[in-house]
Amino acid sequence: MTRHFAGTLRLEHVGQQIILKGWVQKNRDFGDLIFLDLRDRSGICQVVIDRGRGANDETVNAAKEARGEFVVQIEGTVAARAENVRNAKLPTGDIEVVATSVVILNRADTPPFAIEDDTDAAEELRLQYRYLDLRRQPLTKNLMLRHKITFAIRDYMNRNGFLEIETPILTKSTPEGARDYLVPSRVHKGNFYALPQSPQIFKQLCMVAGLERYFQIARCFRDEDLRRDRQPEFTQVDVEASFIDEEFIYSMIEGLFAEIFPLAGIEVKTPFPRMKWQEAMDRFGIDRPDTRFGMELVDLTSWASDIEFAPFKDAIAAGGSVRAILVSRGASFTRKRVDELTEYAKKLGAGGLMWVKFEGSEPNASFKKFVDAPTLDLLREITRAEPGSLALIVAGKTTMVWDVLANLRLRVAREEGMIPEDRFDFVWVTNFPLFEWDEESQRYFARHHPFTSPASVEDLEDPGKAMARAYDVVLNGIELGGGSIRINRSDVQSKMFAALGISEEDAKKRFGFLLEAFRYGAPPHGGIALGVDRMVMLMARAESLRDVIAFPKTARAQDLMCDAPSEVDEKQLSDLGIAVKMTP
RNA sequence: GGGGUCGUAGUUCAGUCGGUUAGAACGCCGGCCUGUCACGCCGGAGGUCGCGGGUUCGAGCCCCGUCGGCCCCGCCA
Repeated sequence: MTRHFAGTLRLEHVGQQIILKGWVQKNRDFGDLIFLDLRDRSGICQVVIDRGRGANDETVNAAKEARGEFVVQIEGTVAARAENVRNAKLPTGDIEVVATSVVILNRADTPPFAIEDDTDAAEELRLQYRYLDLRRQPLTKNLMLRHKITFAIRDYMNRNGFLEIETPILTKSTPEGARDYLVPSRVHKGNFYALPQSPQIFKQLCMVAGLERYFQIARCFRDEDLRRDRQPEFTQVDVEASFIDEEFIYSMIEGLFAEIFPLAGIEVKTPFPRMKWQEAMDRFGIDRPDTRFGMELVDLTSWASDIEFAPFKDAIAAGGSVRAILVSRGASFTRKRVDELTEYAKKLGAGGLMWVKFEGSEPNASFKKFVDAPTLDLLREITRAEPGSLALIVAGKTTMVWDVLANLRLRVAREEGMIPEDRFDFVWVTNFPLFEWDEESQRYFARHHPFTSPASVEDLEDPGKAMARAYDVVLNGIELGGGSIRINRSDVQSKMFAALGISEEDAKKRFGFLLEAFRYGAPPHGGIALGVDRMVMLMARAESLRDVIAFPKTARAQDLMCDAPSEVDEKQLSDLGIAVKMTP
């Protein structure tokens, strides 16, 4: 007799003598006839314990005693169920196991919440008893899918000549970017390691080392506040290759996605469409466009330039723009609805939200006192507005206008049910600006990271116009990953640091070893990093990253199960030369 | 750091205008039951109303504070 998995039994197994091991999902006791639903990670199967069919006293008594979550071993024969007692709701519903023996391997307390597919237990409780939550099929399935994906990634990368190389977890703090998690050094008191935000520098050094093609399914750490799609530790497929260009990365990643998405029943069409950053911003107002639906942005700046209306005039005079989205059937939005959208726009930084309703013979506008009928007609032509549609217009600094309209577009589309849920639209976003101006600190930041190659070295002379050899892969408006062709010359890298306002001395202190490495024959190279958690979340159609991570953290970065972080012994602190200063 | 929301049996929730002994369903415990799969029937146990303080003759309910879950903003290349 061999052990089978409960959820895999089908009519083809009928007649086989088998062993099942697992947990009792449910006990339905009719006295001398007992049904046990037995669950293991594969699913559920009904077991019948019947005195008339070979169950002795011992077996019946064990079956009676076996309550929810008891661990049991069943021996029996797979039998077809009679037509009238088949259960169409279960994959195993055509058969059942007629038990000859039931042995209780371990007893269980009543769990704090029912182990059911559709649980309504509070997430706090589920996180505290995560090992019970993971017994639920939806979570088990997500983890199984995650395994299949990472397994397929390794297989694919291997077949394409990539070496999986581990890089340090205890590494060096790099002040750019996110807040680091720090680990105190006992040997060097007062000094700290940092957990990697990504293995960026190490993978580049692997290229200098001549390893040619590197990948790693790498854990990354960022000490920033959490969101539904952000955990403090997360996993990336980190990739780097030498003597390659953008096209190599595009086809590599397209090939990878074409293998892994079908694991979740999602077909992938390659090659992916490509969109320059400028086009993405102009059409969608965002560098990770959701291309599953229309309602694209329209530039109304030249139309608005003739209108004597302060919000438009001021925006244009200040070098900003006037842009809009056109909501079909939006003319019927109530006053309240438009007010809500206006409130939302203001919260995102807009001065206000102007609107034009195209209905009846004459369009109606929130600013109609400042505009005549022919001008509104012209707007109708420019936007190609159908009767019944609504233009939502934002004026001001262009970056704000993009941001507000991009968010409005998503919100309205979601509320109006315009987003086809079964579509998976991939797009490469390319030709990013190299730098981003930061108002607060009045300096340029590297948009991607400071190792990204400029489109040309001359670009560095004018940081405001410099373009990057960077690319993002976007799925349904979610950034799955991004990367770039890197700088491989120490002189260019030094110029890059200079453009970022990082002094030579500072650069040497932080990245001196990288600059030095580049002097010893660094090959041209580039790579990409993909967010594994987000990818699995999308493929599993899960709501939260927590649903695809075995032991996730709460919104306040705690592990409720093991109660981390926690205080440590005074001895541990003194070994590290650390005193904790509590702020009152 | 800020905003919103939730917190009452093991679980999910109800709880009126501040008023007697805080209820229901599921689960749990005991009993009966040979075709159930949300089994059914009979009986039973089970409460620090998140925590602390205040107002009041009286607080699950009102006020202040605090802790925790979730969502959002800031933050996160």
